[in-house]
Amino acid sequence: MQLFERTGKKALGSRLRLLTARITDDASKIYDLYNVEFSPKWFPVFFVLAEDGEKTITAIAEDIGHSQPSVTKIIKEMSLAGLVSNNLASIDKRKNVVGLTKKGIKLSEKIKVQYADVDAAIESVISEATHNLWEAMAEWEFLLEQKSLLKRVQEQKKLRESKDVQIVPYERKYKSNFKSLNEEWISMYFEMEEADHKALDHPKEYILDKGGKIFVALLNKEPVGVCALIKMSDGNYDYELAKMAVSPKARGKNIGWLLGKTAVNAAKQLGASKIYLESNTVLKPAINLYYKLGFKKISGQPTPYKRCNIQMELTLQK
Amino acid sequence: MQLFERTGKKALGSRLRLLTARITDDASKIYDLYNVEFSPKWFPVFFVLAEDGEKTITAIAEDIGHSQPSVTKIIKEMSLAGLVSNNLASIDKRKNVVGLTKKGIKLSEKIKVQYADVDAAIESVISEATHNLWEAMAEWEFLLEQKSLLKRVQEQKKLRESKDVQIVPYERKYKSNFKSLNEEWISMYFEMEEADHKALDHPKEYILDKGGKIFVALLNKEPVGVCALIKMSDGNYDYELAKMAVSPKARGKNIGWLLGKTAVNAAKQLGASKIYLESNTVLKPAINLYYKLGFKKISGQPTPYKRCNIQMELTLQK
DNA sequence: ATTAATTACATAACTGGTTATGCAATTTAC
DNA sequence: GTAAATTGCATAACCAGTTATGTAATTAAT
Repeated sequence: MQLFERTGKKALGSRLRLLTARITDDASKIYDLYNVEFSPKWFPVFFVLAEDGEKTITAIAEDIGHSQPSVTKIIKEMSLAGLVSNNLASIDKRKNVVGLTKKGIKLSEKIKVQYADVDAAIESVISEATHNLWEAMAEWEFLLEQKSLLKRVQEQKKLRESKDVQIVPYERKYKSNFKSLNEEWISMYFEMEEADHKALDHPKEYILDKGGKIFVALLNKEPVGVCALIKMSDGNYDYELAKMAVSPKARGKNIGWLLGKTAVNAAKQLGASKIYLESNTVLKPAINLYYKLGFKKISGQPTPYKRCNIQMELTLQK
Repeated sequence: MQLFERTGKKALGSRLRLLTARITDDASKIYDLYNVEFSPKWFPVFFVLAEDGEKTITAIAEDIGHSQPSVTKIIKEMSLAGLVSNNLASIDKRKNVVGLTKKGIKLSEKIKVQYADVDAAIESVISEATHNLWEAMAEWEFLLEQKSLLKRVQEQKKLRESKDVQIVPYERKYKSNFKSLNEEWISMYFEMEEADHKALDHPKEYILDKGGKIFVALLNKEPVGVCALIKMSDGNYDYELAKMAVSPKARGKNIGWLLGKTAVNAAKQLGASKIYLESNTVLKPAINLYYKLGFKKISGQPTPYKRCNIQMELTLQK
C-alpha cells in the first residue's frame, strides 16, 4: 500500500486493520477449500474447547481475549451448526457450561490437516520475509502490556512540552503573576494567611532583599509557574523552598519539577547545605514532586502557617 | 496473550485483530489527550485531503484502500464536524468533489505536533523490539500481493496430498475402474468409439499382452486415476501414452502428473526412445500436462479416433 | 435469616467496516 | 442521434466485534 509510505508510522492502526481484513478474508476461503462449514471467527472458541474440554462462557471469553457477549454469540452460532452443546449440567445454575459435540470432536480431528497446511503456508511467508511478523506481534503485545501506546504518547508530549518551558529569574513585571498564581491554589484548598500576604505583596522586601530568590516558568513567554527560595535565619537550614505554584492550564508539562530543580541548583550555587519546606498532604502531586527532588519528611519545626501538616528537608551534597 | 503460544501461527488473523483493536482504542484516547474532536477512522481520508487537496469520493477510496461507501460515510461525518466541504464545483455532475474547509486546514496544522508525538511513541516501541512490526507488515503486504495466503495454502494442500497418492501397476481387480474412469471423461466431452471399447473391455489382450503397461493411481487405497502405455508397431514410435483418466473428485492433487511421469519412466526403462500421444485441444489441463511432461506438438500421424485433433511426441534421452 | 453485593449471562444498541443495489450522469457504439 | 454500457455515488442491509444494561442465581454481611 503506497499510502503508508506517505503517512509514516502514525497510520499503524489503519495499516493493521487492512492487513487483518485481508488475512481473515482469505481464512474463510481456506475453510471453503477444505469443504469445512466453519466461520473463521469461531476458531479461538473452537480451539480452547477442543484442547481443554468443557468451559463456561466467561472462562472462554477470558482465554481468548474477547468480550463475554461475543462468546455468547459465537456459541449460539456453533450450537446451531451442531458443533457444541450448550447448558451442560452444572451445580451453579448461572453458569452455561459448553462443550464440543461428537460432531465437533470429529471436526477437530479432521481439521488438523488443514491447520497444518495453513501453518506451513504462513511459515512460508515468514521465511520469505526478513522481519518476522509473528514475533513482532508477540513483542508488541508484551511491550504495550508494560506501557500502553497512550502512556507512551503522553510521555512524548510531556517531553516535548517541557522543552518549550523556560525558567527565568524574577523581575518586577512578574509581581502580579507571583501573587495571582499562588493565590489561586491557596484559596482553592485553604485560605490566605498573614504570612502569605506579606510575601506575595512584597516579594522584593520579604524575599529578594533578604538574600532569597524567585523563579518564574514561562510557556511561550507567558508566566505559568513560580517558586521562591527564602533565606532562613534558623541555624539548621539555609533556605526554604516556598510559594511554588503552577497554573492548572499548564499542568502535566513537568513545570513543577523544572522550577524545583532550578531552585535547588541555585541554593547549591549559593553554598547552601540544607533546604527546608512545608506543605500539606492534601496536595499530593506537590508532595510527590518534593520526594522526586530528594526531600525527606521531618517534623518538629515551628511554622507560621495553619495549613502546614508536613515538613521536609533536603541535604545537598557539596 | 497466552492463547497464541498454544494455537501456533494459524491464529494469525485472530492475533492481528486483537492487536489492531488495542491500538485503535488507544488512538481515540490520544485524540482526547490533545483535545482534538477527531475520530481515528477519519485519519486516512483527512491525510490524503490535507496532502493532495480536493478529490472525489472514489479517488479517496482508492488511495486509502477502503470501499467507496466507507468514504461516503466518513465524509458525511467530517462534513458535519465542519472539517470538509462537500459537492464542490465539478463539470461532471456525478462526481462529489471534496476538500478541507478552513477549519480542516487549521486542524491539519495543529494536529502535526500530535502526530509527531505519536510517531515518536511508536518508534520507541519499535526500538525496544527486536522484530520490526512496521517493516514486517510492509513485507507481508508485498508477499501477499505476489501470492495470496489462499494460494499458498492451496499449494501446501496439493504438495501434501500428492504424497498420499500411490502409483501401482495394473491388476485384474482394477479392470472395471480402468473402464469407468475413462468412460467418464470420454462420454462427457465426446462419445465412445470402437477403439475405446476394444482397449477398455479387454485391457489384457489389447494392451498388456502386446507388451504395454497400465498404471493405477491410488488415493487412500482407492483407484482414482489410470493411464496406459500401449506398444506401437510403427517403426518411428515405441509406445503410445493413452487412456489417461483422473476422477474429478481427485483433481488438483497432481495425480495426472504422477501417472504421466511414471509411464514415461517405465517407457525409458523398457528402452523406448520415442513416445506418441493423441488428444483434443478441448482438454486444456491435459494438453498442459503433456507439455509439462516434455511432449511437443507434431502432425500427420494416422489415427483411428475421430476426437483426435492434436498429436504429440516425446523424445527420451538415453 | 434476611438484605446487600456480586457473578454469569443474555439481550439490545452501537461501531467501523463490508457487499449489494439502484439511480442519475456520462461515455461509447453503431 | 439514439441505445447500450459504464461510471460515480448514495443507500440499505449485513458482519464481527464492542459497551451498556437487566435479570436470575449465588455469596457475603450483619
